[in-house]
Amino acid sequence: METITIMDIAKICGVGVSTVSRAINNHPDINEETKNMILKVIKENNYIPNNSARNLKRSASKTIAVLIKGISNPFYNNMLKVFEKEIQNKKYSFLLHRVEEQEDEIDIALELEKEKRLKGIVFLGGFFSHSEEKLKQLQVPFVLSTIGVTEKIDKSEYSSVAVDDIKESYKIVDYLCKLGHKKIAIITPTPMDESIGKLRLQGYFKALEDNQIPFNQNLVRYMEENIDTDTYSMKYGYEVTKRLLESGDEFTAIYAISDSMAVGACKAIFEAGKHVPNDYSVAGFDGMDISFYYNPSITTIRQPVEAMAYETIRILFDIIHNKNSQENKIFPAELIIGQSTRQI
Amino acid sequence: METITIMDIAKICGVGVSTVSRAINNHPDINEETKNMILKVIKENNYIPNNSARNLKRSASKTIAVLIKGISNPFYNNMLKVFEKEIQNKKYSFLLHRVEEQEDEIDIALELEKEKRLKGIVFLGGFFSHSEEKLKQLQVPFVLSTIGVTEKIDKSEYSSVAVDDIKESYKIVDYLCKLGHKKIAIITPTPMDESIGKLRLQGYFKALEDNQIPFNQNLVRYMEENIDTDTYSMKYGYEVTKRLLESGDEFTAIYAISDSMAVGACKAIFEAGKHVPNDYSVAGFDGMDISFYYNPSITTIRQPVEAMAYETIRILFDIIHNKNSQENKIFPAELIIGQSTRQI
DNA sequence: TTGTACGCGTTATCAT
DNA sequence: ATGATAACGCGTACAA
Repeated sequence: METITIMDIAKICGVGVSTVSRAINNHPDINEETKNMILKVIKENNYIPNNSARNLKRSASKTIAVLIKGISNPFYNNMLKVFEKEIQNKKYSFLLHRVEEQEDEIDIALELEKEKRLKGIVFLGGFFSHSEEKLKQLQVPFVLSTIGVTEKIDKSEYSSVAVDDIKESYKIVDYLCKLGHKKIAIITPTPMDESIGKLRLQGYFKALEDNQIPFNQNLVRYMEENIDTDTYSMKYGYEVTKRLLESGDEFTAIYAISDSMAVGACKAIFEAGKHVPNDYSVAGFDGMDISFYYNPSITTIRQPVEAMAYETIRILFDIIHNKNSQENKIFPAELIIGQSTRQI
Repeated sequence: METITIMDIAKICGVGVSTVSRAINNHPDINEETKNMILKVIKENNYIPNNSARNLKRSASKTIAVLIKGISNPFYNNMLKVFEKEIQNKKYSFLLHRVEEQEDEIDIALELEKEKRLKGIVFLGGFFSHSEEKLKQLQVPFVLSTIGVTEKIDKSEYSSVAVDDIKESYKIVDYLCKLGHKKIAIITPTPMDESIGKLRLQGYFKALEDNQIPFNQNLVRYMEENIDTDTYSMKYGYEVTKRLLESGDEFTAIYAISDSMAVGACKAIFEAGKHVPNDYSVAGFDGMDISFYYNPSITTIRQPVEAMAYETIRILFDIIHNKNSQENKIFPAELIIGQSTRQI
């Protein structure tokens, strides 16, 4: 079956292509009757406008793209919902695009910008390590949302919304210290990982230092083999904790830098016939649903995801409407005390 | 800044546009030197080809689209990974497109088919209630993966990969019955939900019947108010279970039709000061990670997600290569016995 | 090996 | 209100 175009419809209707185009796009300058007639013919013939042609021709479109890095993380789900709602509220359309782990998000953004005539971009998650120069190629307003950024880039060159990972990480480790824990293991991604993992690890170091707890390299734990396990997954936390328990290295608390990993850690502890928190305290990070629903509930740092999402959109549209230039917003996160930690 | 096109590059390089095009697309008929020269100029000028124009011009592209319905469900993550890997293995490119809950996936597919010159489509998740006629509009091969389908559509009209939701649901409820449970509550989406929920509910009915257990309407539980809670979420399971416990209706087991809901159910039980499984047994469905990592681990039905994903791609490419026509594959799922259920 | 010119399907401008 | 036609940016016959 031949692909049917706007010209075919025009021919069938006995009108010009422009009239058909007007019918499709709700243009004012068109007779109601002819419009309905055309729309009917379109329905009957299952005609579907080609978006490539439309995008090519259109000089601008009201669409915001959200680029999300990596396989979808439940952490982002609530944010995406807000993005979607807010963007639609503003009568813009919302385009979600996943960018693969090894892809360069800026390149993708550059492509999309031309292809879809974007009005704005939200970069969601992951870690940003691009040159300023590259960032400047972006012609449209954009906001980095919950993204770690290398220090090298001048803050005035971009807008961002995030929590202070170092500080919040410090907060929860400090809490563990104040509970009397002195042997606190941390579960973290591999050292190669130049990501938020690095920032949270820094917070851990600093908290130990301020509490005069000597640092023990054996308690910084990550997985060296078996790279096919997702870094922030339950399985990762489980496997690492299992090895930790078997290693015989002494510890009284585990700080996993994500809630999922904390869940895995708990499971490994249970399987070893131990109890949380009586034998070991466990803390996580992010404040995802599971930290509340797990048994025991998990002490964690809750990121105000919805608020951050709203703010991301607000900033983006402020830039689009020229109300504002770059803005960098840091949200405070909240220490949620669950049943998984105890005083010792 | 003006958007730079292939003609600008050609002009700068002092060559024709076709030569530039050849350089971009790795065409054989081009001198290595000129090619490198052109590529260098492209880099320097940050030229990025416009995909809309490319798609418009191209008669075909080697790309497979995966359309996923609803906000991303962790259930699909593992499948997506397989899709991505397999599609890339075949030297095709992989396009993930999320379709909103209220959007019509066929319409989206039809659009994408023209826009991106797709070679194949995978529909992932949700429920399919389109007319055969509409399905036939799809010009490219497609496979429905883990999707419930209304009975009305002739199986020979489409390909699919799924588990038998009724049968598997029956299996786990039957297991509960065999453990001696006679008062089994089920947590399910609202009755309006014409989705897999309906199928799993049918399995529940049938299992009760076959075990001569009188059906008690009060034990079919769902949330009427508070529609903003996601149907398959932990919160949904939690809230429904809380009301169930407060209602005073007697039961000894809860069957939640998703693992997430089962987790929420457990939490509600713990908060009521009760124990799982000593006071109440809890069962889930899907076999997601959390069912293993939860405490207690949750009895569930594990869908062989990876295998199903591989099979989806296999079938799709068989159709693309004309090796095969439509194929409907049902995978068996496995009853995983966890710590959340017990004999009574 | 390289360049010219046409067409992909649509929207927008300009007449009518 | 409607129709003809020129872009939009690119790939590719075809000619050179």
